[in-house]
Amino acid sequence: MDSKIFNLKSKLEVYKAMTNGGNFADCPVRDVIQGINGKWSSLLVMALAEKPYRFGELRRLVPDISQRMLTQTLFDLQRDGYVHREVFPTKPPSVEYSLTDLGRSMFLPLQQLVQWAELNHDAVREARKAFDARI
Amino acid sequence: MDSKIFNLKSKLEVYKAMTNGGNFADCPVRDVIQGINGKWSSLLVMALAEKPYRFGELRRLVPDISQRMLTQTLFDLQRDGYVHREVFPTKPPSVEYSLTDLGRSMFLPLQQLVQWAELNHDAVREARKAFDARI
DNA sequence: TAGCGCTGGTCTCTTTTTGAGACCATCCGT
DNA sequence: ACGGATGGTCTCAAAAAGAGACCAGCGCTA
Repeated sequence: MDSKIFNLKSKLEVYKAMTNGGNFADCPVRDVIQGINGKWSSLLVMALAEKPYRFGELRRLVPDISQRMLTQTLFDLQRDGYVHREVFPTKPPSVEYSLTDLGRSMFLPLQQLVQWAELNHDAVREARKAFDARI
Repeated sequence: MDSKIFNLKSKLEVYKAMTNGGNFADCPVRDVIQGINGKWSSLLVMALAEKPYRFGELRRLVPDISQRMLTQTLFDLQRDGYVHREVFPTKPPSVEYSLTDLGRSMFLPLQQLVQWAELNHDAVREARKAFDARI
């Protein structure tokens, strides 16, 4: 019925989806978008899309994330079903994080957003420079 | 060279784009993603994709945004070149917000993310319920 | 056997971001 | 003269994020 790429909805339909047809208090789509909207969520998903990583590896891979936010973002991603967390009984115990099927299914749309950003970041920087000059 | 939908990059390439090949301090892609990652940014872009709106219309359209955040989010979107702001010399003056070409070009990738969210929000809610039950 | 580093975290404190709501000047219609 | 509509700004409280200390358990090595 819905192939992933073609058969796209109209602008109005998409907006309705994001507003739950007017019921703002409980809109599942915005709720889900919020979850992957966090500062670190998408970055970690993209990292784990390549291969599973351990906690310390992720910390070294993304040096500007605090340990606190890494813990919490991974926890949230796990709660939403995007990430699987497995503890191995080594000494000291090591913990491996990997994407679930649900998490993997997010890769494609996320990738398109990243590619858009890659194609357009020059335009954005130009716009900012021009805007700041007028202020 | 890069058609929008096909010819996608590998997972590793996408991750490299998000990390600027290791230079985390100044990664344009993450910078741009951050900009549209805000709590209200994508929602407003999707609303304006349908048609231009005035400030008050947007406020009524998205009742759970505070006036302060509406002002600020629109300001940021304008600064990044996604939104055009035009003041009409009516009394009192009215202000119309519309998407620029750059803003419109964001619609497609954003739409795919929204559709993904629409298709998968059930799975996410299930995952959360299951996870919370174990805690 | 005393220190040291590695594992994956938690706890506390400070700074930043967001939200709620009052306030504002101006004009219009009545 | 007054209420409503325009698009904001200002202040203060709450929530989220960042920085960095701390922790237990084990292995290694001096």
